[in-house]
Amino acid sequence: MKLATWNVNSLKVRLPQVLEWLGTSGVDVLCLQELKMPHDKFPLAEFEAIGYQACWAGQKTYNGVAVISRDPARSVQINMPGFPDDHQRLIAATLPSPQGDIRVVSVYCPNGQAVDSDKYTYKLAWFAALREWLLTELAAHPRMVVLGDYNVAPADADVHDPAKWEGDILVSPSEREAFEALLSLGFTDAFRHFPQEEKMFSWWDYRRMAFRRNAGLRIDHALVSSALLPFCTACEIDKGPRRNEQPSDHTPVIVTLDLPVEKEA
DNA sequence: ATGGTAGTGCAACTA
Repeated sequence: MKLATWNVNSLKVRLPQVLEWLGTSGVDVLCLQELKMPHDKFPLAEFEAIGYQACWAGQKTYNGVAVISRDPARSVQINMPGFPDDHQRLIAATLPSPQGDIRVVSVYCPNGQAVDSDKYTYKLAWFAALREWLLTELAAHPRMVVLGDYNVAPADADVHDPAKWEGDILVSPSEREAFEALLSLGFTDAFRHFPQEEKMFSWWDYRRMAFRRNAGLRIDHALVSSALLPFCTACEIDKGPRRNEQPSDHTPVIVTLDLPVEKEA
């Protein structure tokens, strides 16, 4: 079972790339962020035409998240109860697997803009709420994967030029602590669970030829709960879509769970 | 220190 996350930066613009990538990558579940479209403009028919279902939370211009899956999602929840938010940044869904249900969450964590801004305060509050919500969600659904754009590069190894970025938004100590606080619930950053090449990133600024220079950050992550970790066999970044014409500034991260069908006694 | 690009939606905001 392959699950992926991709901040598409407008699903309207990126839809052909997403449909093509679903066909070539063979992922079973795809979490999307930054749909940037009103809820009623979501292209459900296009996904259904290639054998996928979808649940989503859209809004005009900004944010927006979705879970695309071969199987229909159940118990869909949008945003976090107890944390009123104008932004559509989280959607959770229960999906079947050969070994029982899995709880999948697509998150678009706030960017924060700058460390001294109101948006930074909102970002840290959002992460604190996410931790509290995941604590209870994990108790109800131990088999959980939280995929998305966290807008945090967890360590200097996830930054192309750590000295230049030191203390900046996306790498500041408080943001990294907020990310680590999620891991402390029992999640593992799947990418770091396996040996990886150096300088592997998931986002490159559109400006200053950042992708050509590999001047990127790793801010898109798949967090796997301890109950599922034994079945996690791979996590990779697919740089292919970032090379497309008119690409998103993010590229997909794929996590593989090896869940063989349990034989009957 | 600033600006560089992309998307939405048509000015200015977000990233």
